[in-house]
Amino acid sequence: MPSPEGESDMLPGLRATVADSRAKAAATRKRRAAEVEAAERDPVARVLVDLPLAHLDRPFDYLVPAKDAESAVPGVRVKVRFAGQDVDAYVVERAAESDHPGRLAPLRRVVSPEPVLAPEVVALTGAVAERYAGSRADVLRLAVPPRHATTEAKPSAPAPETASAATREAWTGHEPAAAFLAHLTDGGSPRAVWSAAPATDWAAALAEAAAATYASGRGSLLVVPDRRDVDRVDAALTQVLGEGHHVVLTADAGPAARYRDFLAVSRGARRIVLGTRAAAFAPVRDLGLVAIWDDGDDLHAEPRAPYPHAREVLLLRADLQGCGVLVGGFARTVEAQQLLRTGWAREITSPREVLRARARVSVVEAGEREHGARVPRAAYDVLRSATAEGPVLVQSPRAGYLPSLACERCRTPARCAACTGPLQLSGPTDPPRCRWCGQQARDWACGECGHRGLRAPVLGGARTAEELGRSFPGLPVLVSGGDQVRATVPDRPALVVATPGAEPLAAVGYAAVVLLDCWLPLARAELRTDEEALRRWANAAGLVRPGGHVVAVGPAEHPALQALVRWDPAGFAEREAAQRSEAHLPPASRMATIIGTPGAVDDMLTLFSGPEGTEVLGPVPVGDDEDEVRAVVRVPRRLGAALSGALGEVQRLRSARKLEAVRVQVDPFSL
DNA sequence: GTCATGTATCAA
DNA sequence: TGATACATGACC
Repeated sequence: MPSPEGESDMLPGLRATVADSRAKAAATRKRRAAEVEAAERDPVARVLVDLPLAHLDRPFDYLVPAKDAESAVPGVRVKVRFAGQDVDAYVVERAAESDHPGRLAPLRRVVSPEPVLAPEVVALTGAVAERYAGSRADVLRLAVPPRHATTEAKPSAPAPETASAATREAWTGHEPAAAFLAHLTDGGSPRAVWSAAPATDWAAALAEAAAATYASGRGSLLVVPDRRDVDRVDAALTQVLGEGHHVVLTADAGPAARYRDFLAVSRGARRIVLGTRAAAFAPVRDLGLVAIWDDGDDLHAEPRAPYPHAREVLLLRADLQGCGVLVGGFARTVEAQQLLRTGWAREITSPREVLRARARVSVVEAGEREHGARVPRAAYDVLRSATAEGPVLVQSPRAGYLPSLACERCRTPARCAACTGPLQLSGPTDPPRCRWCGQQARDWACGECGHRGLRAPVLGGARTAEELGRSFPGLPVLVSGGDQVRATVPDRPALVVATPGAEPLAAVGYAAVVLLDCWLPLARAELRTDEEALRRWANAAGLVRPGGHVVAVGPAEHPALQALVRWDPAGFAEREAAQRSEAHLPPASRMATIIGTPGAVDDMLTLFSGPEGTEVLGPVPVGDDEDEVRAVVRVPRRLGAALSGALGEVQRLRSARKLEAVRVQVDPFSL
């Protein structure tokens, strides 16, 4: 029991030792501080340290040495001594005084005078970290590319003085697109959710929106799912504005090129940025518009902690910076629909007559086929007549996309008699088993037609191409998918067989688009199954030329196919939104998953106190791994920020106590 | 993460 | 009692 007098009951020798070491430490600090002459003006630098610890996720104050007075400006990289080690940090602010009661350590070194962390990006990364219950250091690593010294030494070439006049041809048929663009040109910040009509050159439309914003003297940020889309919009921007006004930011560029292009943006030499998800953090000067294309594509979800989604990053940014917003796609996500439901954004869409003129969409039941062929009669007829006019796109779901079985005759997915789970083959000789309950299905009979034969339903693109090639002798068959993705196909009669997402672009659009095996993507038992299926079909159908045919082969009465036939992504999203709302699923609710060892997750849940009304589901084991469990926490949407806050709080607490880490994922893309 | 400090535990 | 392990909290 320590006495109230503190050290008084220590041995005299020990007391001396303690006093001695304290004096020494103080002397060392004094000597260090004395060595450094502080900057005269604003001698305090507020810095963010690059440490992975959640509880250190706040600014720390350091003394600016006089020699760094001019270079240690907000945004520059510095080295600081932190708890005995040299760590990387960013200066975020200079100040005259510090709130820190102790003595300030000096900055060790200004790594470079280049300010790479703009104030608005400081704010954005903070908001993203908060929203995703992650650490700002993690977000900063996504936002600022690694330094490349040689590149930094070179100046960024300025953009040409003048740009070509903005056009708005690609927006024809969309309402109220003209008003939206005019508003951007006038310096306004309109927010829109845009459903593109089939045969729309969406890449050109994005470029025109950027050009309209540019005309007001402001910059734009365009985020697309992948490299192919980047190339498309890249070409469109050059077409609309000419060379040298925009820059492309993608992860696949090398370190030097990536840093060079980043600097061109951060220095203000380029104010139009196009890129994939990480570009959402780009420090565009005078940001007037953020745009995202096909926000339902899972490539927009960052796979690294804290797993931010590009759409959410852009929306947070729009809130912080008050810029315009464009969320576009052929399909529409429930999240985008939510922006309309709440009145936050306006809708841009096409009148019925435009849609009718753009594409004739029909659906054919898979049963209406001949000789067990994969393509029913009606679809063949469309193929035959369209191939006389130009290329025809055939979308064929990827082999291995779903390892489940279907009825050999009518192709209804085979379901377990006990629990209605999907049946799958586990080995070449074993009887099929249920994927959910594991029960063997020896005497299976189709619930629809009574047939007893089963088949592995998926033909790869290659098999489809082979089958179709035989039916259309003499016609070139081009295949795109897997690691052989074609960007474009020439405007000549041909069959173009592609897996979803790998559809090439045809110069003037496809004469027809045929979607095979549409029941297949609908047979998955996941959160966004229908939405994802419709998105993939719509993206293929969108490639049709004006007036072309779209034929889907599948269950005609299914709501997703109905939405395709009526080209009604809005109605579909609205219906999905209502269903999700009923089932308390996002975006009606804010959800988060907590994954880790059973002990760590239990512990996390004990420490966690969410807002009033928080539901905790699980934890349940994840996959086959017995060492990992997952818990789901859920609150009504309006409490989303509180949930994120509470999760972040526990993460900080656990990090400070050095407890075993758990993975927290807010709004996970899939469950 | 490192470092310093405080508290618990145990053999001698 | 002293040596040691372990927990806790600060870190500018």
